[in-house]
Amino acid sequence: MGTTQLESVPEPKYWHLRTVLSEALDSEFTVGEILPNERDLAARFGVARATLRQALEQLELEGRLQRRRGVGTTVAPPRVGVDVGAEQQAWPGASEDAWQPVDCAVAAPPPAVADALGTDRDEAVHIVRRSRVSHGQPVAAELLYVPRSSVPDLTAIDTPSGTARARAVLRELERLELEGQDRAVELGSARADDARELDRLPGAPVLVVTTRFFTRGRTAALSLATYRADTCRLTFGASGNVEIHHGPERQAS
Amino acid sequence: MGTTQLESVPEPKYWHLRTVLSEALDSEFTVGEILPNERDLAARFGVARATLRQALEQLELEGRLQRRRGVGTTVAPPRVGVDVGAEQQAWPGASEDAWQPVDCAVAAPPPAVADALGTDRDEAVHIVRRSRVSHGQPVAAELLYVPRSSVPDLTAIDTPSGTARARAVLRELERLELEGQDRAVELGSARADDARELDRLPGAPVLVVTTRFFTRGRTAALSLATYRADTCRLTFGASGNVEIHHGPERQAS
DNA sequence: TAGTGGTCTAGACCACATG
DNA sequence: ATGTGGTCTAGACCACTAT
Repeated sequence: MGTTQLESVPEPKYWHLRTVLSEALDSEFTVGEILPNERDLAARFGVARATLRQALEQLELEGRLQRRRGVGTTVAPPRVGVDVGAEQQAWPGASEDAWQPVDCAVAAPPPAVADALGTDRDEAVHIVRRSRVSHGQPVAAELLYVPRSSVPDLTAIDTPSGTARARAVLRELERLELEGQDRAVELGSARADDARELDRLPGAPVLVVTTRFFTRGRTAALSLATYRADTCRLTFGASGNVEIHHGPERQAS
Repeated sequence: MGTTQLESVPEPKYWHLRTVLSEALDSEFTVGEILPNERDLAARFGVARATLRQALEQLELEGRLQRRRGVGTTVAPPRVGVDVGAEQQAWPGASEDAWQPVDCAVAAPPPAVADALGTDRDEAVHIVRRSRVSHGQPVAAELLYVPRSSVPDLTAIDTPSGTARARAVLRELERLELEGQDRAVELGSARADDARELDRLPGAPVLVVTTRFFTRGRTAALSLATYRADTCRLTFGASGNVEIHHGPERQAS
């Protein structure tokens, strides 16, 4: 009879909760404001803490919230636009970009990387680590794999390892003629070391940018850059910052 | 010496489990093979089902597993490389690309979109929906926002709505001179409608590609494309398919 | 030490696909 | 009808940060 069709497909609680919280964030909170703790929030909405957490995880994934153990949950600022396309047709490190060399090792890369470079699987290559900072926060960690054959003049083993050698490898790389590059973006989860460097927990969602640098028909270097997916928006095409994506940005207080 | 490494901090169970399962996938399973069900797996590893699920979620996020309700968990094929960069400097729909028009509506866009387009917030625009299929699977859903001023010759309201009008809008768009474009990639979660179209559950991780098309100094159109993050690797720069990723963990220097 | 988010448990029931 | 993954609960304890 009066039985309205009622949700024949009931929305999961955590999803509804996500929507409610999302709207509350738009209308009743300001960036940086701290939310009530999870136990209180769960009680307020009449759900178990695990369910509440499922909703918070969604919002964190979307870059709306930031959670820190021992501190609390805060409203995240809009994602920072990180330019990835401007370096097009330029060697990494050219013209002093946002990357900062950390150190350099010589070791055999993972098999998949060796295959992409066209080196033997047990052939050691230079592995330059760099980190990228934006607005005072670390946003990306990179591993740059450079076959020894790409930087033949760097045979002097007396080059000190560490930051100095990292810079030396980058300098040598710039002397080559860059013929083109190749880029891919995919979702991944931060390994333990990347997570530490990005100030996140292991398994945190990251955007992995794979770049191959070509010269004389071969792959001269390969970069694996790991960006924080929660705080970053990767921008191509020089133009700066557009604020797309969900909507109202009211301020209250 | 401050050898910082101290194993007094135990690795979370789910993270260790993720590693163990990941290695098992590499060595003992083939693509498409079905895993034991979650209850059995949890029992086998001596953990609660929720913990086991946390590990599986990680692996699914990384594109290693595919889980389907009522069916089971299978080993996922490598991510498909979806070309996003080839359309560079081309209007959407030009030269019959992989996109397929679905329908078209005329309505006011979300405020953020209106701002990016430079239209009034309550001004109706054409909203073309398209979907993209690759290897027989839906990989992306797109909303293309086109201000009426960009396609002035399309004033005839008698244009049938639906697929036909979608094609008409795209056709008109191609007549404009494209001056440039602008692209950004970020992580998001699928809204209910996108999720349905992508054959996923609400909240599934997606890569959102925002593209602005410029002509005569203004934004002529804006595309919001939602790609399945679990199955897709977005490729720029024409070159085809490289298989990088997930090898064994690296060794620190 | 107190309070936060992170991990983990052992259940229960639901929605969906398949035979 | 059975078996699968998806959701949800009500606890417990741990790791971390601040005071």
